[in-house]
Amino acid sequence: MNTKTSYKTKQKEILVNYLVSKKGTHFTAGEICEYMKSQGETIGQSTVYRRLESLVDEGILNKYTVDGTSPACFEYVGEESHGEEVCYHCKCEKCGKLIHLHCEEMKEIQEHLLKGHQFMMDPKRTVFYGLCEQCR
Amino acid sequence: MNTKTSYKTKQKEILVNYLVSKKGTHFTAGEICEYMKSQGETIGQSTVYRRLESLVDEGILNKYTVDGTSPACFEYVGEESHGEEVCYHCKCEKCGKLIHLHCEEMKEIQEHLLKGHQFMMDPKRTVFYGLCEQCR
DNA sequence: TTGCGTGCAAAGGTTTTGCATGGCA
DNA sequence: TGCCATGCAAAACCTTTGCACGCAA
Repeated sequence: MNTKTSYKTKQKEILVNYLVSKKGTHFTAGEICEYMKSQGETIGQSTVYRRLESLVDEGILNKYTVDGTSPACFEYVGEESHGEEVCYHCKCEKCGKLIHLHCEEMKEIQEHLLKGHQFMMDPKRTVFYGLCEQCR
Repeated sequence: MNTKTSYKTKQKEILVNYLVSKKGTHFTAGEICEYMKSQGETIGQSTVYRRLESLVDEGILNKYTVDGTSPACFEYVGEESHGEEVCYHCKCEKCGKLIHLHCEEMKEIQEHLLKGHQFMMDPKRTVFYGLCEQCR
């Protein structure tokens, strides 16, 4: 639906390479900027934000609003994870740990929200807040 | 556990009165400040934030991080609502609407998270992101 | 009188934006 | 050459903080 013309630039490449290397973990925009600077890479802050945003739109990246005041959290998921391998996130409010969940049962809640409340929940965007095992 | 000595002030009264009048809906700190100003009430911005924070701590108010960039959302629940009357929230990513949900079935997901994943989800803090009926 | 509460203004931190320049196709 | 992408700096925004004064108990 969106036949965007886009150029291949050095900055995009650098960024995506980094993101891929961090697959399975999460990171903030600030961390990326810091890392880039430490590596002597030339990629400006606004470019990082702009690229991140479009990658989120493309579904290659997930963005989590972990907290109102702290920076947004991103996670590389790649293009292949379409539909299958849904991933949920739980954030411990005490220790700050972000837990990844791969769970079939969670899909039920999605269905219930859809059928019972006409709301299509997006697991990529939703974070469950609460307390982890250690912090309870 | 916290025998705080606290004074009763005019500002607290004004604020709580307003919050009570908004019971059942949600509001941001900014909206409160704006309303107060329009009413000619004397209550400073920092006071609003500070009172809001302590009310959240007391459990009288719920705070939702609806989005990373937009302001935090508050909801008056009062002291009596302990345990019963759990309330869930869905945020439409397209139109921005925040939907309140009072649903028993949603508790199941909480139980599953607790028993299956040792994670105690807090519905007061969790917001489900997705698309509402109109925006789908 | 004691010390919590308040207000103002400034700082803090993240994210967005305007505008001129750079570089892909 | 046309147009998207980038960088810099500044702006925008929400929220927090420092400090002196006010006011409840």
